[in-house]
Amino acid sequence: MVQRYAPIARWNGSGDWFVSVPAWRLDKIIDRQRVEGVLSVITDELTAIIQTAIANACGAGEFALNLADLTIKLEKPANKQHGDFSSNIALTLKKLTGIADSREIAHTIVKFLPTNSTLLNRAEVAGPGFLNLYLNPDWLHNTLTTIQELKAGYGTSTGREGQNILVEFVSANPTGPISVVNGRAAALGDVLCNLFVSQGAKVGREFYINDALNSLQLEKFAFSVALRYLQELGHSVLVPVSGPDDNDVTEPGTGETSAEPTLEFPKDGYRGEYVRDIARDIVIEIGAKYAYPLALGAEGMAYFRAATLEKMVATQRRALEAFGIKFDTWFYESSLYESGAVDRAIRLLRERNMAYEKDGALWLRSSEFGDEKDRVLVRSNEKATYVAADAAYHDNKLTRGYNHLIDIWGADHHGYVARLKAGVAALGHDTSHLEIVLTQMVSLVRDGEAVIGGKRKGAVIELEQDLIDEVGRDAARFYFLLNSYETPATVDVELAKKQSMDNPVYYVQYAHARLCSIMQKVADELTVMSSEIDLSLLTHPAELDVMRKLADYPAEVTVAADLYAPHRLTRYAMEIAGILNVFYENCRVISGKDDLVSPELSRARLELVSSARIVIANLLGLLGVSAPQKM
RNA sequence: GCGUCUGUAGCUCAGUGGAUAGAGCAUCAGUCUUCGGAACUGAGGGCCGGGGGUUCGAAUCCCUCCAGGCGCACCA
Repeated sequence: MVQRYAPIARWNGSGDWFVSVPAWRLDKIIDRQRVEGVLSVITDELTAIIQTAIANACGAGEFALNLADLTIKLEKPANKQHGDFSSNIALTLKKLTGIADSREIAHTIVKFLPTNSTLLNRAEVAGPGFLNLYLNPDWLHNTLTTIQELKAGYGTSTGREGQNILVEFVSANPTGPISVVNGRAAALGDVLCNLFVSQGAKVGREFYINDALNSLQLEKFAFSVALRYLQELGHSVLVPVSGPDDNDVTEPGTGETSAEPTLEFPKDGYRGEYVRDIARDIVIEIGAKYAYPLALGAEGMAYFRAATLEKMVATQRRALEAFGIKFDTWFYESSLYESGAVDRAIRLLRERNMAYEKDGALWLRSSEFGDEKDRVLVRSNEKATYVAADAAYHDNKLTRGYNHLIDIWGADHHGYVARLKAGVAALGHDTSHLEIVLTQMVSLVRDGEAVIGGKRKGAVIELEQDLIDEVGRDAARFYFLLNSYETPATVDVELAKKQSMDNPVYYVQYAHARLCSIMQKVADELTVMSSEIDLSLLTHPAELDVMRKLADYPAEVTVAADLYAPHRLTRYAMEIAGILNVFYENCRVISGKDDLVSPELSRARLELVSSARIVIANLLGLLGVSAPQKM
């Protein structure tokens, strides 16, 4: 069985449920015509024109083929000298018609193309038999009219109406702050949600908090905080130091009293500076209420456990909000235990004969659902594993009315995909609407050296403090959205800070601000400008380039949503900004004292400026990046 | 070892089987400044990791090898 979690482009066509591309998404890919905006109308019409020409050629006896087999694909040539659109239809007809020379086929099709089309200006045969189609330029002018009509709606679609998607992302353990490493999934998840909404879907953003009582990590974390708390109260702490000699170091207490005895910090304790911050917070709140040894007793630990969790989650939430992300739900794993959902799921799995006892544990028959082997649901110490909790969790998601679930995980969780799906399937759910998106790893580098260790050793590079506070939200988001999530990334925060002014986000924002500036000037000053708009005056190559790019926008958004590829939008953003700068250099909008521009042309260009501004604003909106009027 | 992802310009990376493989940064050379110079123009730089195969056509699909990341628990 082939297991693939790669995106749509890699779909292998086998149709089994390990393929992470559900059927409805595939439909979207094939059915590009549903993209709203001018472009879809154009491609529909061009396709029809070619289809008719081929049908007529058949009627005239030129070709003998079954028209039902015909699929006409249009593409936008990379080189604009190859026309506004091109088709490879003649090349694909080689076999079907039995005609060896595809140029000959292409010429025949051209012969049967209508000569009276208001859309199609001319067609040429090029290369090995490409059909290059050149359109009358007014289709581009219609693009501006459409943008002015739709405004913020330009680039939206109804293609995903009826979909109710839950996207769970980041879900960092509550034992540390949101790290720069989480930034990629955070930006990806947030923008994907924006994209789905733009396509008509309903979307929920969810953060899952791993706070289960039977997990040891929270105990250790709370214990670490308790020790730091006692240190604040005056106790010395013996802290392990990883180094060549591996000696422990005694850190003196920081409080007024120098109390005994010296406390021992566990080797696998959490040593980050943020742990002290939490401890100091707690000292401020409760003072010495849990002085030694109360802090380490049952009641004290229960307090520290709850207080640390609350503070850590609040810190995470604040960091994500600083990044521009607001989650609809913060889902506590513990709630699944409290509500009995985990027990219920385990009982159900037993009843359905999806689980069996062995070696004192309860096992899930996950191998029957494509997993490599069976997995433990309930350990021999009677505690449930996360497999049980996750199955119950995803069952819960489905009961909340979502018809599509997306989990964004790091690639290091790759091995868990099969067992989660097995768990959900064993509960009787159709897993074709459960999709796991795996982002490739983000590794951290500081001044060229790899940062290793992570939370336990305290080497966390924080998303908020170390990146957002330094370079700003816009640059930070754009940075993470520049590349595909499938590419492993290296983040050097020091380098990112040094180069922050080179961030392409400023290039895009600058283009937007410039357009605003022109519009503002027109509004402020008495400029000579026609009241009538004649868009056909826009014929300069730079103007045509801008309009072509604007026409692409709705399809670009849909593709970005379908392929889960926000980086297409950042790339598009840089391209449109570049094209606009060329326009700006070459085409003066406001007529100056020298009368370089006629009032009519001036008015038409203003329409172009206004439309481009709308598209950039819509685009930056999807990316969660601000579109400033001034910089 | 098994699984999976990645390998494209000096660096970071785009590239939905199509035409001469692109962008940003960096480097070098220009523009000279009437609507915002955070700009524009140009140049250099590539056996698309190697080798087979499928196809009219392959960076893209298949096989294989090489290199790197990640995973392979009664941890989450």
